[in-house]
Amino acid sequence: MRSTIHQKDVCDVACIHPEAVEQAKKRAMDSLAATDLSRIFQVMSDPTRLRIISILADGELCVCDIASALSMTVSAVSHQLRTMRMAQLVKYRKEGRIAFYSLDDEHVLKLFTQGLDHLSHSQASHTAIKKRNR
Amino acid sequence: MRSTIHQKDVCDVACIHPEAVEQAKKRAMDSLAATDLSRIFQVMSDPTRLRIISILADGELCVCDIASALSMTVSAVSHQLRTMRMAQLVKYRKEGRIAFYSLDDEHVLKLFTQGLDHLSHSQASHTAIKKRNR
DNA sequence: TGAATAGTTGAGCGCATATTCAAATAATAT
DNA sequence: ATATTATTTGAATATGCGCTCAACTATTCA
Repeated sequence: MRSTIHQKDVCDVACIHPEAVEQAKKRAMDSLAATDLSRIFQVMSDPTRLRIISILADGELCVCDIASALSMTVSAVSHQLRTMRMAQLVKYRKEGRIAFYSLDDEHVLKLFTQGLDHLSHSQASHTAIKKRNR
Repeated sequence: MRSTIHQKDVCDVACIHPEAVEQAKKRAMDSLAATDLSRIFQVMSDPTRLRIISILADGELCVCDIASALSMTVSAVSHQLRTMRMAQLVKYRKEGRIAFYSLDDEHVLKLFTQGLDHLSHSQASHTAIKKRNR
């Protein structure tokens, strides 16, 4: 069969290059794994959470100090910290009624740094001529 | 002044440790930079886009082959590719009416891999006892 | 005990966004 | 020219989510 002849797969989706599709299917992440992975990036995809990471990089802080440093509501910060806690991005210890939050592991900072790397790269190539496909 | 005395900053947010807050403010990302960085993670935070990255890792594919491999609508895939194109995650070349998409640079794959690393780590520590702060 | 303080939590609002559907564009084939 | 094919695009719908507000818990202080 020629590769330009159209094929329908079980889910009724036409394709042009059946062999390429077959191989692509093999190496494709399954939806479950992709969803798991997406959650990690999802937690990192909020400006507030990134700013929290940036100020926790050097050590622990209590909730209202974080709120104060970011000029945000304690409630808003607490909601974010809960999200970050569940994603194991931060941990906390309690001292009386004060909760001191800190980063959970260095993996977080690695991702953070790698993200910044990508940022400087894409900005550099963006400020260059590279207008490309709009 | 004692550090347990509450202070209000310009934006009227109480804090407990004024010096810590002062330092935190200095090293905090500004909202603009945080938003820029968040966009990078944001693009990586969708299962469909991650699956597209996973099948483009080995080479280019046309739109309907991608759709076929993922059992998705061509339209849905095209929308995602547009998003990825604007974020400079993918590029494409046209051959007649067929558009072949490929990853734009290795930074994307680096982030992708780092994400997977983080995933295996946090899953490992999750399947361990580490129930921790819920 | 009662008041103040640090933090959490749930409901609700507004906004962003992934997918679907239908229509449009552009290239090829008849 | 007309039809078919590959892809794009805009509108509409549905879902998810960040922040606010108010209420609540827990700890400290008087």
